[in-house]
Parts: sequence; structure tokens; C-alpha cells
Amino acid sequence: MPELPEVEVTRRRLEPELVGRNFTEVVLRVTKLRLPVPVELARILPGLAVRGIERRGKYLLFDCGHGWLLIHLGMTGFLRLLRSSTPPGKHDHLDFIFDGGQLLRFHDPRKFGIVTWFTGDPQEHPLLVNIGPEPLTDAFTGEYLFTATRKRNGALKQLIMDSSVVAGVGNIYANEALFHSGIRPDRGAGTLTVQECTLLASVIRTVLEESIGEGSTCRVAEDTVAYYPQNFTVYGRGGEQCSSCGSRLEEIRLGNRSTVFCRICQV
DNA sequence: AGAATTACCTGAGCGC
DNA sequence: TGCGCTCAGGTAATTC
Repeated sequence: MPELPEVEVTRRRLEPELVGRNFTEVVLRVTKLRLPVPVELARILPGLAVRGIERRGKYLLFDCGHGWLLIHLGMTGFLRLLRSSTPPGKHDHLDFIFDGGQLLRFHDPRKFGIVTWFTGDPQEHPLLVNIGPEPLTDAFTGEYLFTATRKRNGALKQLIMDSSVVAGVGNIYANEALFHSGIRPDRGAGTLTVQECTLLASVIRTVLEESIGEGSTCRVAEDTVAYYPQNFTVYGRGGEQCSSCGSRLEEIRLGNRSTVFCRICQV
């Protein structure tokens, strides 16, 4: 499940391989994703060069000069960089072929991903316009989080997973950040003190940065640009011992999402 | 306005 | 062996 760190690692791996390359061909095998993939991509992209690859939240933005190729990996999507002759397998929905012989392949069993094309200002795109501050920038501070939590009675975890509050934090890193902050996920967001908001904002940033660091250095198969971290402190560990106090980690559901925390260490 | 719920999709795991 | 069920979860749309 790609969250901000996985998308950022993907971006960093693709950037040196694809920036400056020209699209030569686009193959559309499956176009029914969360949004329909525009079939015009096959005639728009060939001849255009990748000028840069950016990220906003969990969205990848390929700057193509005349417009933008927008990719979201959804739940199960990933990108691979292959030689252009590699035959496709199951769920290999789209191929982007470049003049250097690279093949960027979009694979997504659950089809929750998005691949689309737009022109104009990315900040005004409907999918991007309501995304909150990037957690790795100075815009995301404890002060900001404190303001955002006022008069919010819902669970804190759901608030930090709300992309309009902060970009790119999904279920995994929400669980992790709350554990490392010592704050319960089911706390009413509005009950946080400014000190707790400052700590939480800082921990969210650290958790994401550490994961990006691991992803950037971990060894992966030659063709793989996806990166899925495996070891978490609480996520996926309901019933196991808390790494800090040894008590049994609690697993509950918040907003129909699996939520794991320690009743002793988190208040 | 904010909160809760639903839809989208497929593979894995489980009980029978 | 296989059927039916549940779960995984990002996000937008819908409803209250």
C-alpha cells in the first residue's frame, strides 16, 4: 500500500532514468481504473520529453512540457522499469516506452490507481487542489496542526489521514506516528494541546523521512522501483507485545480501518 | 461544516 | 476442490 514514502522513493528512482527521455509509445491494455485512462495518451505522449518528476501527496506528476501525466498507485499499484521487450504479465495494465529503451510499466491488481493527463496548473487540478500541506515542508507545523484540530471531535487518527489536513499520510504511517508520539488514535482531535500537536507534527515528519531513507538505500530487484517496507512498530502487530512496555498491542477499527496502539504507552 | 458511510476492485485466507 | 464470506485500504461522492 503505497503511502508518501513509497511514492517518493519511486519518484527518486525514476527521476535519473527518465528525465530528458522522450516517450516513443504508450500501450494501453486496461483503461478501466478508478478513473478511465484517457486513450488519447497513445497519441499525446510520443515525442514529448519528461522534463521532471514531481510528487504531491501520493500523486506522481510527470512534467511533459505541454501538460502533465498524473499517476496514483492506489492500494496495490506499482511501477517497474524494464527493457522494452519484456512481455506483460497479469495486471500489467499500461506501458510507457522511451527512446532509451526503457519501459515504465504500470501494474495494479485492484485497479484503485489513477493514470491521467491534464494541462494547466497542477495546483488547480481537481484531484490536487484540496490536498493539505506537504508534511516534509515547513508549511506543516505544530501550530498548523493545532489550528486544524480545533473544533474537530472525530478521532485524531482519521484527521491525520485526511489528505486535506496533511498530504500523504495513510493508515500505516498514521498508526506508526501516533505510537511514536504516545498519543492514542481514538483521542478526539480537538483535545490535543499545542505541545502534543508540535510533537505529533515532528514525529509524522520523522517517521516519513526515516521510511524514505530506508527505501532509498534498500536493495531491490533490478527492475523494481516500487518499495514496500516490511517492519513496523505497531502496524500489523495487533496482539503482539509492545516494543516499548511489553504489554499486548490493542487492535480496534476507526473509520473501518485497522488501528493498532498500546494502551499503556499512548494516552 | 464536519462526520459517517459507501463504492470502486481483486487476491488471500478461512470455514464448511 | 470449491464455494461464499470477510478483509485489505486510498479517495471521492454521498448522506446525515
